[in-house]
Amino acid sequence: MTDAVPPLRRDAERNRQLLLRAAYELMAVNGLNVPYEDIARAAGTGMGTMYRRFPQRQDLLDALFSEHIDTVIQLAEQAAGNEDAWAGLAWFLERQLEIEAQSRGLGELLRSRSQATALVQRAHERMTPLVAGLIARAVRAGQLPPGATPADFAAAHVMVGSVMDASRDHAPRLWRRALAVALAGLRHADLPGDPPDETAIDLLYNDHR
Amino acid sequence: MTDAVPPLRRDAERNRQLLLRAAYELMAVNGLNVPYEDIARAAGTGMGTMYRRFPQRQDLLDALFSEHIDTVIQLAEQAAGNEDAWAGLAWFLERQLEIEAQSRGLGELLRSRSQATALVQRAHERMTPLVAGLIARAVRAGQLPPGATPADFAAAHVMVGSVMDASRDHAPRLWRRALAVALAGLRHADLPGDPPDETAIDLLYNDHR
DNA sequence: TTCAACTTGGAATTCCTCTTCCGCTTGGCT
DNA sequence: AGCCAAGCGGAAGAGGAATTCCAAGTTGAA
Repeated sequence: MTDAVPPLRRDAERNRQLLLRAAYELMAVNGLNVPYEDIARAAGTGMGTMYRRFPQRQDLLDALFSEHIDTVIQLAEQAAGNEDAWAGLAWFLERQLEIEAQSRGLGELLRSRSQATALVQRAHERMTPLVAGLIARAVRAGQLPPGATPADFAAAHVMVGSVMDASRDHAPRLWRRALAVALAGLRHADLPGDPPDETAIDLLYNDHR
Repeated sequence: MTDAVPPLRRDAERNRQLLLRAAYELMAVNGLNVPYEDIARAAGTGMGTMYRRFPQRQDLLDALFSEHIDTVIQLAEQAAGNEDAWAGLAWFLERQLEIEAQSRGLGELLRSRSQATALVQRAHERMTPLVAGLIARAVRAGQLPPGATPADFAAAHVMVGSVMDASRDHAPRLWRRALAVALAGLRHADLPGDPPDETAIDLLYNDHR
């Protein structure tokens, strides 16, 4: 049961590409919440076109970022195959953040500043078990403190991301220091309190604000 | 040259207090950007009252939070007197975050999510030299890696704060794990890249969007 | 008690962005 | 060439918050 989507007319397809390009560039600089009007203007089309092609902002985000998100999922899979669990975790976090460094919008999406699309939702569902496996292995190997959970890893991600967002315009490499701090901290911290349960992850990745 | 502010009429003063109380409570839960109308409604006054008393949101923030900010400055001074530099730093960061945990709005203010008031500006100017001194001492004592700077400390603050904001509603203690990670990370990280200069601090504390 | 100055509540206005709508244009097919 | 569904641009309407304004109500000094 294919959905048999009729292909777009040539002019419509051209405009769609113009809109996607404009949206990508604006979102890379300004984040996901660029006004539709700005995108339309940058693309040289009218608002009508914008809305006909992407009635929901989600539709736009999906079209823009789904391949990047697939890439991140593949990173997680690759990391999960690493024999050295800690090395896999560190590598995965660094790669993911490097991707986010390319685009503010993508970073916001992956850390879901209030834009948890179904796309990202599913990505997290795929990646969390992989990360959880790595963490369990790393704990067993003594590479991480007992009690470390996927939520702590997610927290590290959010933490470095917040520095990236704050410094992106003027010190685009500063986040690497934050990453070094977060990674070293995960290894050496004495984690207080009860280990957070699985729901803590969703919480970190959803709707800050 | 005193400014000889004429005292408010009794009803005006009463309403001022009602507004401050309402604003404090709303901002504790929802952050600094609560609509003026919500505050006025919660206080049981009209918008006119709100605007006559606090024409700029800054005026309101100053009245609400200046004493908290003074408290934080005193924490910094006290920490600077600690003979063990690292202990002073860790203690200061934890205390400051505990205060921020009381109120989302105060946290946003101290980490200046785009609300860098003159008040906070001055507080940072007072605290940064104190923190810088502690860090220099800690580095000399081998408690922090060489190259650690106040900006790295500020980054740790922002990092933990981001976790606090994300988890405040549902896991109000989770930030302590993030703090443990950040502190352990500062001590053990191998900080890459050139040490950030002083301007990096302002950058971290200003206008994350 | 009186009254000028100060306050007040909330309606009106402004500003922005989102979203819809519609008369005109264009691509693709016959 | 001619048709017309698909597509187009941008004006108009809707919604939410910021800010202004003013007729009516209070306060407190004389």
